[in-house]
Amino acid sequence: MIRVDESSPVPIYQQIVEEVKRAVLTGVFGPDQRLPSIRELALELKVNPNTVAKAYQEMEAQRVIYFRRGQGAYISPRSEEERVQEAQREISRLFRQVLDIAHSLRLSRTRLNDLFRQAAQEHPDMKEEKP
Amino acid sequence: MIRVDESSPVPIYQQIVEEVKRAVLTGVFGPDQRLPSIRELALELKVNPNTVAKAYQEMEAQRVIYFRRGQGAYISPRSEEERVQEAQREISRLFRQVLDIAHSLRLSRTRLNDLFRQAAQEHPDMKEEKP
DNA sequence: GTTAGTGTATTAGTAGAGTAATACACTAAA
DNA sequence: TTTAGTGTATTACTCTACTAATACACTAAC
Repeated sequence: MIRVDESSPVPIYQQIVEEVKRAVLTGVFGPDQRLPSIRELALELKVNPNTVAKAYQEMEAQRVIYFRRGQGAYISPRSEEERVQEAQREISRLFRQVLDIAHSLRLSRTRLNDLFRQAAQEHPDMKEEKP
Repeated sequence: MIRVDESSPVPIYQQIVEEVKRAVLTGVFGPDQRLPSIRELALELKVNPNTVAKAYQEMEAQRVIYFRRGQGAYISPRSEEERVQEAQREISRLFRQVLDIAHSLRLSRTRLNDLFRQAAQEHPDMKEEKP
């Protein structure tokens, strides 16, 4: 079930992309599972088919889904390894941002480690901390 | 000296804001130092005064600069403490993003620490690492 | 008070992103 | 071959962000 907030400033097609990707991450959509067709989803969301098509094309470009000609769109069976590698690239990118900021203000590496520990402590799903 | 890339997709007024903030961080602009007036900078950049005004208003809102009526714009003498606190808030935000991703893929805290260490090793200005 | 410098308000033009209306082209299955 | 389902191309409308042209209002210094 894909939902969309019409009043949000976030474009509809992007909302669709995010919803599907989240569903894949959380396991709601499994590998090779069929998605609603462009027309079906457009009807359901009361939106133009081209808007859904744009979302699907975006996801195909990101290899989140693939098309079978004449049939529909399906969840890409990406390996766990691929997903983990991508996540690690994103995480490294965020860490680099952190290090840039830290450097410009001359924060110590120790202080950074403290901040990271604290964020992990406060994170709802990462409370487990080795003593 | 403030520069702007006319051909960039990044709005001119944002480029100005970023340039000034960077100059403040790196110490090129010191506390209570006078900035070029809106008109001066507009002439220099060959841009409309309103564009520069928008950048200056943005920076005033962020308390990066302040105005003296009839005189011009000046760098806010923010305390080192304020700047550090802001940076730490930003860093915490980035860390939370990291933790969200890590959680969705069930990456271990240990793996995260490794990635952080690695990013720090590869960072041009953060090579110092305690053994 | 005049002047030369500040920032600001009003209005308009431009470009791009997003969405829709509509018609088209292809495929699978009967 | 027909049919009912796929995705796609074309075109146009709307909305917003950005920038500019121009005129205004205020302040400091003389």
